[in-house]
Amino acid sequence: VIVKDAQLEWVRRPLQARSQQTLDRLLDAAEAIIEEKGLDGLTVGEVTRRAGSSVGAFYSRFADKEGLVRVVFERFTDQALATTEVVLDPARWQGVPVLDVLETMMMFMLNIVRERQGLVAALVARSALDPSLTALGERLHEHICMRMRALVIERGDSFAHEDPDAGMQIAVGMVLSFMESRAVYRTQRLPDERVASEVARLIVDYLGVTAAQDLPASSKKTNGRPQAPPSHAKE
Amino acid sequence: VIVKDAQLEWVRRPLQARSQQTLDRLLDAAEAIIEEKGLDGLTVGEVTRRAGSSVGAFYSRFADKEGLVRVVFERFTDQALATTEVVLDPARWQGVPVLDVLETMMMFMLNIVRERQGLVAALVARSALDPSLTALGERLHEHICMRMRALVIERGDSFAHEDPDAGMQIAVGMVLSFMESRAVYRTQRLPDERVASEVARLIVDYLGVTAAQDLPASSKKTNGRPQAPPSHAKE
DNA sequence: TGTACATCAGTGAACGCGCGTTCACTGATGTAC
DNA sequence: TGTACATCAGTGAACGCGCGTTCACTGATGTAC
Repeated sequence: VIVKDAQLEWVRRPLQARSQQTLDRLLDAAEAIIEEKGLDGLTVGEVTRRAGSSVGAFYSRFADKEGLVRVVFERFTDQALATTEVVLDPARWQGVPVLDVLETMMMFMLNIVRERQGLVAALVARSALDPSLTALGERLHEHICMRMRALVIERGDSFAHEDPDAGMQIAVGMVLSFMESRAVYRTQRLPDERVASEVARLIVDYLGVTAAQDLPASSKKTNGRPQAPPSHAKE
Repeated sequence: VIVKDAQLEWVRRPLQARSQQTLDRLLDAAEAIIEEKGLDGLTVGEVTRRAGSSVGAFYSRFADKEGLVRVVFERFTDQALATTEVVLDPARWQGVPVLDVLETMMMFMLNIVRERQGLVAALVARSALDPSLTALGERLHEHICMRMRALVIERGDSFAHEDPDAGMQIAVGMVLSFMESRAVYRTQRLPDERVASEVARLIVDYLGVTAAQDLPASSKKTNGRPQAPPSHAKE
């Protein structure tokens, strides 16, 4: 019997290579089904059928269906977090204007959200009713805030916003929720590239990020559009 | 038999006052249940029980359970749209700085979202799988864009953003999705008032809204914090 | 290296509960003459 | 004003399907000696 407790695991960890593979196949199958038909279309029967497994094997691994959903979501946010770690590494961005860094990051996020629309939408939907799931999103949120702050500071750039932490919370919160909404409402009136550059601009303007190394060469144009001076830049 | 067709109604409209009242009670009950337990907790049995009605009465009104959900959501967005109409009426805002108008509007939206967390979250969740529902959100989105543009123009203010329509689409999209996310993730690290003022500031900065009548009296302070000059304001 | 045993891993038929939907029926309201 | 009839509105027991979960069982892998 698998003990279900907030403190413990949602899945009994496999001990043999064989069962690890079975577990992976179950998770992949579940993710694919969620992507196609949403959480409502997810049945234990179809998961095991697609994974080439059986119901019994499923229940010797998971306490119940909820455990499966849980682990699928955890796996996804773990991946997202790890990738963020890499993308926002200051070492990658030596000498690149902040606006471009943000634009790249936006494109990156937009791609993830496009590839895994269904999963993101399902996670959002489930989070509304299951408060313990919101922790996953919050972890990502805080992580991005932290990384963004570190990135700007390590580059020697500065914020003009008088409360950068609060400002970043707002900005990151808006960006993340905007990404989620693009997963939910698939109609995309503006192309990803355009959205990425506009959102990057919006953040720079709002937080008033001033690039230290850009100050001398102020006539640099990054994307064919005159680069606006950051607001709040009074000093 | 109630014909289900995208072109036709989802509910057989009542002909007598008695059945209109029953219909209202059914919709109210359904909304309350969605608010409490989400769409998964919504059963025809409980709806009719709470409404003091019966299953048979329910099915003589709606083609099926989906029809009920549909009508509940339509009723909600209709209300939201009507209220937006009133709030964004330029006549209300003679001589008030744009920043304050936006801040008030944000507080207003935050209140709606707080009162009807469950319903908003359920609508978002369902929209992810049912494309025909996204039309409801889009209608609201476009309406707000239109009203905001009209508001700024009728007041004689101007945008510095070189493509105000696209900019407004982005800004309104971000604001709406941010509101939705506050409905979904109920943890609110920043108080509503703070969020409202920051978001208002973000929009003004990004779109570069310049208030015509504010130009002479530039030392005006609206909320105890020095009002930043709008970005992109080069002219 | 071989044998015995414990535990891990997997199988799929069967169970049973919940919930959407149907249906035969009763009562209320409107309308024609 | 009264009567007959059609339609609207409502009732709740019964049906049946889908799906989560259980369980008795077989096979695979590791370990002790």
